Amino acid sequence: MGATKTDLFTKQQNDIAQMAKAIAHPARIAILQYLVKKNACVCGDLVDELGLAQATTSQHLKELKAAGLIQGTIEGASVCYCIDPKIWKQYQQLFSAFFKDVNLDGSCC
Amino acid sequence: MGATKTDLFTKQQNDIAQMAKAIAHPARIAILQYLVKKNACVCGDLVDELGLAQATTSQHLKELKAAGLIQGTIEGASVCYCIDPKIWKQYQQLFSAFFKDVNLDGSCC
DNA sequence: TCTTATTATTGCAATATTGCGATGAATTCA
DNA sequence: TGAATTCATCGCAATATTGCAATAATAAGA
Repeated sequence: MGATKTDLFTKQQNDIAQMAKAIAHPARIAILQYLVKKNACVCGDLVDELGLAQATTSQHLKELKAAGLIQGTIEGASVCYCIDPKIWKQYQQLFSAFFKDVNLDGSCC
Repeated sequence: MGATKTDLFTKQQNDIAQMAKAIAHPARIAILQYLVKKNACVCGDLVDELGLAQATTSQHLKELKAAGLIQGTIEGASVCYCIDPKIWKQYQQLFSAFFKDVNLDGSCC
C-alpha cells in the first residue's frame, strides 16, 4: 500500500489528478509563470531565477516536460524552454470544465 | 532535505501549488465530481461510491475539507458533505487566471 | 443500557516526492 | 586538444502521501 489505486477511477479522473499534480509544486508554478511572463524561449537563467540547486531545477523541468506543458530545445551548449501553447490550452480548458457551473445556491443541509 | 522549500517562492505561488495539490488525487476528483453531480448534500454513500477503505475515504474528505472545497455537516449519526460554492468559485477563478492568455504564436526557438 | 451504524483518528507499512552533491554528456572557445 | 559551460542523470537522504486495520467517538434505535 501507499501507491495510488488508479484502477479504481476513470481515465478522466486520473488524468485530471495527474495534470493537477504537474502544477502542484511552487517551483513548477514559478517556472511556468516565468516562461509566460517572458513569453519567449528562455535559455539558462532558470536556475538563477529559482534559487534551487541545478539538479533540482532540472528535475522540475523534466516533470513539466513529461506533462507536456513545456518544450525544451537544445540551443548550442544550453537548452531553451518555452510553454507548449497547445497543451497549455488543453490544461486551461480541462480545469475550466472541471470547475464549471456548480449550482451556487448551496442547497446544503 | 525532501521537504518543499516554500520560503523560496511567493505566497501566490505556494497557494496555487497548494490548491493544485488538493485536487491532485483521483479519489478526490471522484469525490468532487460526485458531489457536483448530486448537487446536494450527500450523506454516507461516499465510501461505497469510491471503493476505497472507509479510513482512506475519510482521510481524503479531511483533505478536501482542509482545502475548503467541501463542507461537512453532522446529520444525526452520519455526516453530510457538499461543495462549498464560495471556495469552489475561488478555485475556478484562480486556475482560470493562471492559464489565461498565453500568447499562442509559440515564438519558440 | 446495549447494540448497531457511521465517521474520525491512530499507528503503521509501502510508495512517491523533493532536494542536492557528484558525475556524465555535449558544446563552445581558447 | 584541453578547459570551461550548460544541462541531464544517478544515487542517496529526508520528508510527504497513500492506504488500511484497529480502535475511538458519537448518535440512533431496541
